[in-house]
Amino acid sequence: MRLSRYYIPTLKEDPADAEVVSHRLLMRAGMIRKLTSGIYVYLPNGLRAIEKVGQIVREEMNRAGAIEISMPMVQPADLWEETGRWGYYGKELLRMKDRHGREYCLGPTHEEVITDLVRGEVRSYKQLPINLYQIQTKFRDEVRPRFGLMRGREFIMKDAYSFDADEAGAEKSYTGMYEAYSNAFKRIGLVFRAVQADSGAIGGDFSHEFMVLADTGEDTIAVCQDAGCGFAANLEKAKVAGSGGQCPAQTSVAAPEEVATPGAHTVDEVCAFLKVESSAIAKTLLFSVDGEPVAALVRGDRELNDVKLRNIIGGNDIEMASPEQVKEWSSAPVGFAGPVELKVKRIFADLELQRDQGWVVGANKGDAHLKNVHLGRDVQVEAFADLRVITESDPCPECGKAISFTKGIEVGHVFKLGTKYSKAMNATFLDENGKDKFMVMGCYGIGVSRIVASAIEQNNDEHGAVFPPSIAPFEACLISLGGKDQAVTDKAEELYAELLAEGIDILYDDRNERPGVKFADADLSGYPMQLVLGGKGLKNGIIEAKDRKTGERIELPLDGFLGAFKMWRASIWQAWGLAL
RNA sequence: CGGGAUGUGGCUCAGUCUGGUAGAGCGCUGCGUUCGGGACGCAGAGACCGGAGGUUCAAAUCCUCUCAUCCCGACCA
Repeated sequence: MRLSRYYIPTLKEDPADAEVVSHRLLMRAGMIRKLTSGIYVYLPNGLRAIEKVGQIVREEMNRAGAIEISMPMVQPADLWEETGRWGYYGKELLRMKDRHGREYCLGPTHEEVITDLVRGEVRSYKQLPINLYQIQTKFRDEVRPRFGLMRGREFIMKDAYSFDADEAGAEKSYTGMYEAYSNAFKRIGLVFRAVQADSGAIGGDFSHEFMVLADTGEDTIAVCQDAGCGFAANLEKAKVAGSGGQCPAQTSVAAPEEVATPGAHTVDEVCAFLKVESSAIAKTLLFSVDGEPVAALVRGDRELNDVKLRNIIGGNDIEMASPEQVKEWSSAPVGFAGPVELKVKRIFADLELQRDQGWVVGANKGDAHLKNVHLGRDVQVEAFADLRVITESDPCPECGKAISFTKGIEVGHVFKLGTKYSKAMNATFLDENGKDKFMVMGCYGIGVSRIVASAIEQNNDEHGAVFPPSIAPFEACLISLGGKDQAVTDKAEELYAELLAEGIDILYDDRNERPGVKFADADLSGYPMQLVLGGKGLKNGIIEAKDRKTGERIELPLDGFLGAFKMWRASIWQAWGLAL
C-alpha cells in the first residue's frame, strides 16, 4: 500500500478523552475514531489489525472443526422469553420495538438464536456433534463504557456454540475449543493465561477465561505460585480454602451482650471504639433480591464476593439494600445491622464465621453492637458458604501453597452450558434407541476487537504501539527518504514492487514529508519492521532495517535485498515467538 | 443510578471569577526556503463559543433548564 494514497490520520497530541494507553494510541495512530460513547469507527489500520486477528481465529476454529455462519444482530424478544433471559439480562440488553410494536433486542450474544436454529434442523444423533460460529458485531449497553476498544458497547466478537449428544461429547468439544483458543492466542503473539471463571449471565456450570496479562487489566486473577499445581482463577471465581460442615450449636461462648457504640458506623470505627481487631467483627450486608431482603455475613476485614453470593442465593435482580430498606429490615440506620433477631428470613454466612467463637455484630439499633454472638447458637443461618473474596495471603485452594495476584484482560471465555438452553428451548434429538434427548451445549467467545486493544496494552513504548507481526496493520513499513533525490525514489519504488511481488504485507511511505514525520508515524503505528532507504544508504548499497520492538537497526545489502530481508523477517517473527 | 468535571475553528487548550471587537499552538491552503527523528518564513481559509430560555443597553462570560462527553463509585461479558 502506498501511504500517499491511503488513509492513516495520525495525531500529534493525545485526545482529551482517552485514558488508557491502548485507547490513546489507537486514536493517535489513526486506527479508530469515536462516534459516540462506547461506539467507534474502525479506520483502515484498525480494521486491518481486527481482520488479522479475526483471520487467525477463523483458521483455528476451522481447524478445530467448527463451521462458520452469520446470525442476525437483531433478535426477537420471544426467543429470550423462552429462556427467561428477557427478564434476567437486565439493562445491558438494548431493547427496541418495530413499527408493529413487537419487541426486539440487539444481540449481545446468540445462545437463543443458535439454539432455535439447531432445534429446527438437527433431529438425529447422526448429525451431532456440531459446532457453529460467527465473527460479528455485538452490542451490549454497558453501564459505563470506557477505555476505547477495551470496553465498548459495540464490539466485534467471535462466538461459537457446540451441540453434543452427551456429556462426554460436550467435554470433548470444550477441550477442543480450549486448545483452539490456546493456539489462536499463541499465533496472535500475546502473553496470556487460561483461568477458572464465573459463567455470569451466560449461565452454565463450568468455564475458563483467557486472560492477556497486563497491568492495566480490569480483572484480577489469583495464580498459584507452584507451577506444578497450575491453579489460576479470576478473583470473582477463586474459591477460598475452607471446610464446610456445621457450626456447632453448643458452645462455651458467653451470652450476647449489648455494648454502646455511639456513632460507630463502619468496621474501623467499631474496632477503634471497642479496641478489637477487625477480624473479630462479623459484618452484616443487606441485599435486596427481587425486592426481598437477604443478609450476608463476612468477617470485618474481608470483602464479600458478590458473584459467589449471587450464585448461592439465585434471583434475578440483586442490589445492595438502600438506606431506607436497611432501616426497615434492621430497625437501625446503616452501620448497625446484625444477624440477631434480624427481620430477614435468609441469612448467609461465610465459612470463616462458623468458628466456635463470639463475634461482634450490629445490634439492629442505632449506636449499639452486640458482642459474644455465636452464629450456631444465636442466629438462624440458612447456609454457611464460601462468600468472601480470596486474598493474596490465603493459601491456594487446590494445593495449599502460596498464591499471588496479577492483572489481566479477558479476551476469551469458554463455557460448558450443559442443557440449560436446550431444555429451556426444547432442543432435542433422537438417539440410537429412538429416544428424545436434550442436546448438551457449550459456548465459546473471543473478543476480537478487544484483542487489538489488549495487544497494545501489552506492547507499547514512549513512541507508540508495538504490534506483534501476526496482527500488525502492516507487517513492515518501507520509508523512502528520497525527497528530490530521484535515484532514491526510483530504488524505493523498485524495492516496494519486489516486496509486493513476494506477497509481503508492506506499507510504502512515499509521502512528500520530512524524515522525522515518517519515522514518528511508523513508530506510532507500531509496524514491527521498518525499512529505511536514504541517499547515503543507496550510495553504499545498503538499506537500514529497524526492529520496532527492540529498536535495533541493521543494514541489509541492496544487492540481494530480498533474500537478506527474508532472513531478517524470519528472525523478527522468531523473536516474537511466532511461526511464519 | 450516585458523586465530580468538562463542552470555545479539524485537534489540544486559553479567555468565564470581574459582562463590552472571539484568541494561541498544532493541523489545513498557497508561495518560497528546507529535507536522516514531528522544520522555517510570508500570505490565507476556518467558530451561529453544545442547545433552549432568561437577566442586561450589551452575554462565551451571570441565572434557569436541557443535552453530550469524560473520571470515580455502584454495576457488568
